[in-house]
Amino acid sequence: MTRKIIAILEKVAGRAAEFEVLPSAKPEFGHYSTNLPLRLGKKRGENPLALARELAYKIRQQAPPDLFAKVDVAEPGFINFWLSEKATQEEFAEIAADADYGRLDLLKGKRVMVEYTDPNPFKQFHIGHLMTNVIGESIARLYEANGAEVLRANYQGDVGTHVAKSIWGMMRLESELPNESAPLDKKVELLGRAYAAGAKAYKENEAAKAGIDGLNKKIYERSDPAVNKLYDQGRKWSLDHFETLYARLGTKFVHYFFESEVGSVGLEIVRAHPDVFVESQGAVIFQGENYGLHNRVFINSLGLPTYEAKELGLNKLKFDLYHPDASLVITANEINEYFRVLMKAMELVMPEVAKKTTHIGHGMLRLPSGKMSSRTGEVIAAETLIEQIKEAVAKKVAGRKELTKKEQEEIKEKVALSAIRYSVLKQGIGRDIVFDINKSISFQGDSGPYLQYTYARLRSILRKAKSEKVKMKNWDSRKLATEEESVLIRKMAEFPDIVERGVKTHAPNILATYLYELANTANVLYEAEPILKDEDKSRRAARLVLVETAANVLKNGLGFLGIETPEKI
RNA sequence: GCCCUCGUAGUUCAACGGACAGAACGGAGGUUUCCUAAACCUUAAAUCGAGGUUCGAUUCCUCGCGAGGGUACCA
Repeated sequence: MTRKIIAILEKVAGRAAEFEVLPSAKPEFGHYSTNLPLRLGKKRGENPLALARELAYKIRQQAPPDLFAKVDVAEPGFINFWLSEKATQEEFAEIAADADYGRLDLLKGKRVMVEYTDPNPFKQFHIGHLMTNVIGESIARLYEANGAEVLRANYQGDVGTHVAKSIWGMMRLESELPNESAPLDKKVELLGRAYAAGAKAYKENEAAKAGIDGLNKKIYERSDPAVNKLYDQGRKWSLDHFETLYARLGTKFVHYFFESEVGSVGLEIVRAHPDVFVESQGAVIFQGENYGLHNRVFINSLGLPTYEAKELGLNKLKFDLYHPDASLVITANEINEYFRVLMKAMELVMPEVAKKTTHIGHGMLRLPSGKMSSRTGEVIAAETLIEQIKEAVAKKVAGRKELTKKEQEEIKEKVALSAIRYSVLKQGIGRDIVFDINKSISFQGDSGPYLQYTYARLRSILRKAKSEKVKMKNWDSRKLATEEESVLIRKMAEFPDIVERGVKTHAPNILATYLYELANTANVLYEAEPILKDEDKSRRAARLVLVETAANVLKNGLGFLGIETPEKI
C-alpha cells in the first residue's frame, strides 16, 4: 500500500525530494502519513503547511477514486491518508490470494554467502555460538525472503592452542577414551573433560604448558602418528556433535571452512604484499596506525599465520570457490575493532573481495553474574540451555491429555527454541543480552511462545471449521468492515515493507516487533467476536479466510526468523 | 592514554531526523456458558548531564559523567 501512495505522490509532486510514507503513529493521523511537504518545503524554501494543502488538494483530484476515504493535512506539514473501506477490502483480497505473501524478489539473481556460528572443534558449543547461529540464520532467511540465493558457511577452528590442550587432556584420560561405537554424548563428555584438564594444566603447570605448546607444533606439522590419531578422533567426534545441533537448529551449511586449510592461503597473500605488510620485532604486521586504527600481527615470529592472515585466506577462498555478490561474516562484536583493521588490509590486497565483504558484529550474551567468558569456566552449553527451557515447557503441556506423546515432544522442542530465538531476535542485533534463564525467557507477553500460541489458536478455529464442514468458498471481502478486521488487514499490508527493511538494515528485530504487533491485532480480533458463531454465513466465510491469511503471514514471518509454528501448542 | 560501542519507565527492550517516546515483565484494577487465559482491556511509571545544528533531536555534532569492548604475535 505504501508503494501505491508513493507512486501517487511522485505523480503530483515529482521526485523532487526524499520522503517517506509510513503507517501512521496514531489513529488520529489516519492510516498512512507522509512528510513529503516538510522535505519539499525545506528544499524549496516554501511554507510546508501551504505546500501540504496544495498537494493534498491535487491528490484528492488525481488519486484513483475510492482509494482514500480522506486526505488531510496536519501541522507542521504532514499529509495523512485514510484508506477507504473498499480499498482495504481489495487489499485483503490480494493478500489472501498470494500463498507466498511476504516473499519478495528484490534480490533475485544475487548470491549471498553468510558465515556464522563458527564453533571450535574440541571445545564446547556454548550459548554464544547458539546466539550467533540464531542471528545468522535469521539474516540468511531474510535474504532468502528477499529472493537472494544464500550460501551458508561455517568457519571452524580446528588448530591452535585450544586443540593442543584437548589432546593433552585426552592423553591423560587415555584409559577412559570411548571406542568408536560408543554413543556420541559419551565422546563429547570426554572431550569436555579433556579440554578442561588441559586448560587448567596450561595455566597452573609450567611443564604441562611446555608440553602443550610442543603438542601444538606436532598437530600443526602432523608429525606424530599417535597425536594424529587422537586429533582425527576428537575432531570427528566434535564435528559429529555439532552436526546434531545444526540439524536441531535447522541450519544447513553448504560449506565448512577450517582454520587448518586457510592458513597457507593467508600466508601467501601476506608474503605477496611486502608493500602492505612489514616486518616488526620478528613478526609481520599490518600498520593500522597509519589509518587511524591499530597495528596487528599477521604472521607471528615463528613464521605461523595468525587469525588475521587466516581470515584473509578464508575470504579469498570464499570468492574463489563461490563468487558471491556479497559476503557477510557474523560474529560477536568483541572482534569489531579487529575486523576494521582486517578490512583495511583486505582493501589494499584484494579490493574486489573487500568491497563485497561485510562484518556484522552482534552483542554478547552475558550472564547476570557478569561477562560470559570461556576462561571463567562459567559458560553454559547450548544444549544445557535448551534442555532447561524444555523442562519449563514440559510443565505447561504435562496435563494436556488431548496431545499425543509425540505432539508433546514436538511442542517442547519447538517452543523452547522459539523462546530462545525470539528473545535474541527481538532486540537490536548489536546489543548485549543479559541472559537470566529464569527471567529473560518468558512464555508470556512479547515472547516466541506468545506468537506460536497465537498461530495455534488461529489454526484451531480453522480445524474446527473444517471438521464442522463450514464453507469457506465464495467468500466476499466486502463483508469485512469492522474496526478489528480493518486494523488486521492494514497490519498485514505492512509485511512486505518490513521484510525489505529487515534485510536492508540487517535487523531481524524489525520483523520480530512487527510479528508481535500482528499477533496482538489478531488476538484482539479473536477476542472481539466468536467467528464460528456468526449467523451470517457469507461473513463467517470471509472472516475465516481472514484468520487463515493472518495465520499464513505469521507462519511466513516467523519462518524468516527461524521460528517454527506447531499446529497445536 | 588512544580507538570503537552503548547509556530510554522498578526491570528487560522498541522508536528507519517526525506528530503526545512504544511494548513486555513487575505494580494497581477489570474481562472467562464462546474457536486454548501461553489471551484481551484499563491504569501509574522513563530519554545520564550541559551546550549546539534543525521547522522538528532518544536519534546528528561538541564537552562532561558512567558502562562495555579493543589496543602486537589468542580468537
